[in-house]
Amino acid sequence: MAGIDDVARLAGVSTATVSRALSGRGHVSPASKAKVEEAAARLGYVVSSSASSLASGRTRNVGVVVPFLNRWFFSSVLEGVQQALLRTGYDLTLYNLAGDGDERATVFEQFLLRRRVDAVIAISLELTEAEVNRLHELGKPLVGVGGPIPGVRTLIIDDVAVARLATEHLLGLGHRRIAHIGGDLEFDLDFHLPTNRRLGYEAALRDAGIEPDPARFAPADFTIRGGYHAAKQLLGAPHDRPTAIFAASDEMAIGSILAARDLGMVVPRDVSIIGVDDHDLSDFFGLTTVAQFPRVQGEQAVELLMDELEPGHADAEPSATPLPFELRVRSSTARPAE
Amino acid sequence: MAGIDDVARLAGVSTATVSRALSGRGHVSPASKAKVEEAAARLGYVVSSSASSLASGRTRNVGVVVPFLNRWFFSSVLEGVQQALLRTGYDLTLYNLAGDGDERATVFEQFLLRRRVDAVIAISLELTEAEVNRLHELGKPLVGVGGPIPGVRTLIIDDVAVARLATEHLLGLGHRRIAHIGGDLEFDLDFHLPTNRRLGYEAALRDAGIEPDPARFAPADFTIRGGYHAAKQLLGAPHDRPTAIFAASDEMAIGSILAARDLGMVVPRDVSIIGVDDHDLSDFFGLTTVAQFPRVQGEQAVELLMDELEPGHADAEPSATPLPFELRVRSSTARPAE
DNA sequence: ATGAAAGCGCTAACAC
DNA sequence: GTGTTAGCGCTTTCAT
Repeated sequence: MAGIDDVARLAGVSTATVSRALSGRGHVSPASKAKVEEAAARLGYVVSSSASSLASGRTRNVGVVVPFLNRWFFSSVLEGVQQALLRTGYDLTLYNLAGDGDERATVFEQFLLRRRVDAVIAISLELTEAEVNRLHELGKPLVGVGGPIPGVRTLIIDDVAVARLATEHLLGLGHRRIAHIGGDLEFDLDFHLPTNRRLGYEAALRDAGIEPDPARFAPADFTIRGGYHAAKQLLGAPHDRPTAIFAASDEMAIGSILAARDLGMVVPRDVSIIGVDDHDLSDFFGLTTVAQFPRVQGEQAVELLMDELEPGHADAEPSATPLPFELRVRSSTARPAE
Repeated sequence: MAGIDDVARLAGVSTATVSRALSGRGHVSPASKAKVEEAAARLGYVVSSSASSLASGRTRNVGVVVPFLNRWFFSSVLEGVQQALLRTGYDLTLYNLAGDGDERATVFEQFLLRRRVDAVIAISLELTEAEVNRLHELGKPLVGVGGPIPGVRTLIIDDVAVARLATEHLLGLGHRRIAHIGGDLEFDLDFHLPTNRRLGYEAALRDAGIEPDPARFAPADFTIRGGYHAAKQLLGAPHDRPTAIFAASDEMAIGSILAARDLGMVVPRDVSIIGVDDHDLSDFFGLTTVAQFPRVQGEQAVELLMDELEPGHADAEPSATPLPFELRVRSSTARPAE
């Protein structure tokens, strides 16, 4: 295993020059730079990350904390993060907080603090002030995606606006009896997102002169199955059955489509359905949705981080960068039947 | 930021004792161990992983290489790996080989070799001999899950037997015209798994005295949409329409169920459908399937690794540990109609 | 632009 | 069982 001295010897320069040439920090003449690079290639030299980290205090590694791995949204964000990081030459250490609270404490107290990472990206996670502070004390930049984290740079989607857009699409088509499938309480605890979507939905309704009816709301757990059961409930109403459903996620919307079919209804003739996400499956189901772009969100989080990590260090103020979203009309929504 | 000396001073012992007490390597009297632990806790001391790695040569970090992140199977294995690793006190550095070949080369030449990881877990990836050798030279243990990697400890599922079991379930119910949806060529290149499943399907058929009919095979890409289109093809046959479909994955099987419905068929009355995986959604769709247990597979991979990483180091020989699978009969299969 | 050398914060012989 | 100490392989002043 070739070391930096081997490279230095072969290139006929000092180890300091090798270090500078390879890391890009400090000035090196083009000539020696070339020599060093050739020598390194010849020897198959790669820096030892531990030695480099120990000496420099930088690890070129970022910790990514996610609440779930096997949900479309999270794995997509993760994919974006991973790719952006790889391009930047950073490694990604993954922490899945799926388990109990114990696990969470371990991750924070033992893992993140081992000085193994330069920074942390938290995906759809609401960190406690204590957790944020701990990271701050250590001088580790933190950026959040999705979850609102006080005092931290965050990428957030305007869930109220998203919900409003979806609801207005339905209103625009002429629907008046619009039901909503949102998150259940448990979900809301961590993400607040369902509440915001419900708020947007209600606001749009009121603006159209419609008073939201609690009977037209059903909670679910963001899965297809959950959406299915919620939709059956909603669509089974004997009087004034809703002519449209706005589900707070595409998976729940897909569940709703299946529920409608099982009830013998035809979408969108008998009921219009709209979701949020633009999930992999949405196109297949012809689902109209408000698309968000999780991969891009992951990439943006990395960019934000690099601003803080790399030289210029604008001492990034806490801020909330809004994320784009977009209505994608497919075949699950239409004017209500007369 | 407290260092090991601070702890040593506070505990009234040497740094060596602190190191021993905290790492569990070497003997320390219970008394000093207690003192050290208390001091460490008081100071909020956590070892610097880079210093520790540099001095010891161990990183307590394993690299995990996956081809996809947003597919149920992979994210489930990953979840198992992550959890097992966390319990063992190891970190997990994630490499997603989603992109082009370039990315793959970078990961191998730059990242894995930076001596950042003690070992590598490859999920459903067929590594080249060169890649395996590179890792071997560096003395990094490697275990594979799913993909057959020559000369490496691997956890593999007996795909031939899985397919045979699924097909025999159908045969046992009395089906004779059984179609198969398998992987397309592109998929096969990397995983070989579709071929094996097709082999098992054909073997079961032959054992029952039925000659496999190429017209009853349709390739797809392991997605719901792919399964949907393949099933439509199969079920649209004007003569001798199959009475059952064995799909090589649950997602394709679910696509088949949807296709059957769209053709006005009732499952299982008009056609029986069986898959492989026991995907999250399978229970919801009442899909009969041959379950495999990806989370457990991930955990097992970690166990295998620890055998090599921890003291006893039995110099683990290449071997292929078989993975369990199990028939789960639900409501998508039944006797064929007369 | 380059080199010499002093660490970075631990671990592991080795000596007691 | 515990302390002393020499590195681990780099990066980064500080000179030049």
